[in-house]
Amino acid sequence: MKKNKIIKPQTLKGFRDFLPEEAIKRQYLEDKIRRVFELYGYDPLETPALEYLETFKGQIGEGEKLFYKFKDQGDRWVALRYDQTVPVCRVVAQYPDKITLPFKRYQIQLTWRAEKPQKGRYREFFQCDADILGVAGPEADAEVIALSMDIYKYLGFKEVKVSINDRSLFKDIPYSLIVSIDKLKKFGQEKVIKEIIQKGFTEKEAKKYLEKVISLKPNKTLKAIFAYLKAAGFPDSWYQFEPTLVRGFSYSTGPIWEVEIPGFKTGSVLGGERYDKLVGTFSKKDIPGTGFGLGFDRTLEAMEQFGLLPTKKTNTKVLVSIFSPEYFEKSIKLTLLLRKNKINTELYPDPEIRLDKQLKYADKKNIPFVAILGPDEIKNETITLKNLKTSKQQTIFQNKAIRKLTA
RNA sequence: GUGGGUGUAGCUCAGUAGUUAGAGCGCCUGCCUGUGGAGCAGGAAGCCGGGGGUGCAAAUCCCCUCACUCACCCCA
Repeated sequence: MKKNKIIKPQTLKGFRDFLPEEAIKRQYLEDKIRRVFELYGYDPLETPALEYLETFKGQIGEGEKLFYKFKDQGDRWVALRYDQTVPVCRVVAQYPDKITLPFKRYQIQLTWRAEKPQKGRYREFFQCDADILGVAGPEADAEVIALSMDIYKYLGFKEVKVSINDRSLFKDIPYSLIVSIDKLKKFGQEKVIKEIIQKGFTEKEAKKYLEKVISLKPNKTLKAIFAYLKAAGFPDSWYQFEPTLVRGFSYSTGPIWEVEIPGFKTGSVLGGERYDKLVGTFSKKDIPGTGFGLGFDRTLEAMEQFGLLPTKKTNTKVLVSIFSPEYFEKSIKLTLLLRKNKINTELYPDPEIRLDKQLKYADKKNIPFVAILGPDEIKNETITLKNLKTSKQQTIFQNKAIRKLTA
């Protein structure tokens, strides 16, 4: 038969499919992160993929040209979720009767940005946020910074490096310079001075501002944060004051921090800041907030690099093969029994396929065990359990097989 | 938004104007009528990204276009 037209199978630029082997890794990481969030007493929050465009507009600053925005069928301007900080602020302003402050929530959802994709950067990506709203003091910042470090500790990294600064130290420095200063570590003084001059400052002014930034000292807020981290038992080498860290978000108002993993080159894996005025854009009342966004994909890449991810291709433990159509029913019965014992069990879905093909299938899928039920086994009320890794097999009673598979 | 690279089999790629376009891996069949991986034998699979131009002749040269990708900007 001839088909007229084949639709080209393709994904949009910057959007990805995750085949089982990769999806298993992603879910492993997501479960771990969720676990640490809950360990710290944070509850989940979910918000819609689409928001009114005006919810995001004017909040982000620099990045707004990257909104995925369009008119919906009702002629409303809408935007895909660009981050998770703005939505949580909207939620806190929208449900004052239902939300008890301080509000500690985590959020693991997709976000979309219409950037040109490249390595480690996509148009659709997972972000894992944790925030505290309703606490103005540095203890809240310290807690989410501690959480930032504990996640990576729990994931198995031997060491992280957190750079911490405070935006309020930059009161006397024009915003346009802040963006340039952020590049100091990457490009060095000379280039940054050049860039500042291009923005209309004299060389003298540029040098003056740079010196000022480099000689900044931790303020009271930062000292309180460092005291908290010390008390919480984190090694000194894991965190440090970094006067040149600024971050580009226009809503930053206080402490800011970034987490890097020594040896991982793609860049920072987590970034956080305080945003005391953001809820106020949705409400007459200002509610302070602080928290971070964890880059899921970068964290995953780092874990891959350090060998911290599971490598299995399937979650299935055993394939129940079918000896021939007349024994199909026996195989069904065995499958049910194994599943009842909480063993992930696949029954081969075609009774006509020869046994060698079924074994080949299990091998390709990396299923660790195959159960074989032929005339001999049925006569003796046993099953043959083959371990595909060791290639050894045993003909044993069912309950012994269950014990082996549960072990 | 700016700049570079690449588009040939399902995948990774070779092939710079001259018969019918190749390799490795993967896939299918058999050797093997109660057993996967290895080996051997065979097989299927390509409008050489698309359009136009030059030539007797184009996967190969020229122009346009599209797609993907990397870097910059910015970010996670």
